[in-house]
Amino acid sequence: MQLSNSSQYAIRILAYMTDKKDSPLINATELAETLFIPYKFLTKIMTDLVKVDLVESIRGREGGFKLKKKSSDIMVGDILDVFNDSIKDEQCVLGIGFCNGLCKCALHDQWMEPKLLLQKMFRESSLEDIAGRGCKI
Amino acid sequence: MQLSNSSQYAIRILAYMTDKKDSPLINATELAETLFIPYKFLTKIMTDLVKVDLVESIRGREGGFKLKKKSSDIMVGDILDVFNDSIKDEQCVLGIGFCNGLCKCALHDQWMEPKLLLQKMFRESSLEDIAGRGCKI
DNA sequence: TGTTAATTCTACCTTTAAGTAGTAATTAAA
DNA sequence: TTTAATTACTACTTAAAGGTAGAATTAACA
Ligand code: SF4
Ligand code: SF4
Repeated sequence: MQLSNSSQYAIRILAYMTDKKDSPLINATELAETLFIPYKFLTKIMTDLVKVDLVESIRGREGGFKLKKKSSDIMVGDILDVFNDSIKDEQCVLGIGFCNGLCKCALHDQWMEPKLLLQKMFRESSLEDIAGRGCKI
Repeated sequence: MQLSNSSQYAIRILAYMTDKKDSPLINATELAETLFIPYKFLTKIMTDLVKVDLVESIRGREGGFKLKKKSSDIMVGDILDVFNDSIKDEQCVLGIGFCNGLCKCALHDQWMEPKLLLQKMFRESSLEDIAGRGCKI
């Protein structure tokens, strides 16, 4: 019951980039060192984020990364989608699948409530919302 | 954001055993075949459940398994604990850990709500509650 | 135009979860 | 007392996540 490392890293990376959106470009070394993420793993994640157009990359000397959209337009859910970590409507806590609308266990309705809250939280929280505030996340 | 296979299997196994609590003993072959769980993996899980005293095992010919407590006294949370799959109080969705009570991100308060609901659901739902009802889970 | 600092690509290594195989131990029935 | 049916144990294999290494590519700048 937790997000994957990749998702967690990606959220922290993008939140950090939101904080520093004044600086035109941020490079991988800075991100890795500041956020304590293994450099090589970080670059892999960055490449993923570039591919889905959340981040823009400038290669070569003086290159680096920057957000491709306004931070208020990037939702946490968008990030989770990249790493297949978001909560699907049909997804069950118990992960079973032998059941349907007519035939459901007693946890079904109880699960709906936290599930909807989580989906809403991921869908409606933007980077702008979670970034900065003087705290290092 | 999902329970491990072991937890999911264990829940289904114990729910099935609750349904059949009239029959004195249920053996591994029946469980594996009925619930479509790989036999060898199932026996490993059963051994875990026996070790934590949720299930009692009778070895030898005509042996099998039975619940060691009343099904209304076995909570889903007890099962998740066995496989380290329950939600700790301090556990964060983002899994970060650079933050504390004074310094928290905007998701923090939103996460509290579904977290408490999930914890409550796992803590207060017994096998009795989720089992049977004519459905095969 | 060559050097250098940066991202990107390809391939590999490590760790953990998931699943399998074979055998020993146990016990009731034949 | 043998045999068959059962769980328990030890060790291995496979698949997926997490992480690493090194070379290729790109572009500023001297
Ligand atoms: S009925 Fe129960 S097992 Fe089925 S999807 Fe709903 S919560 Fe999951
Ligand atoms: S402040 Fe944010 S990152 Fe920290 S524990 Fe709370 S939800 Fe997680």
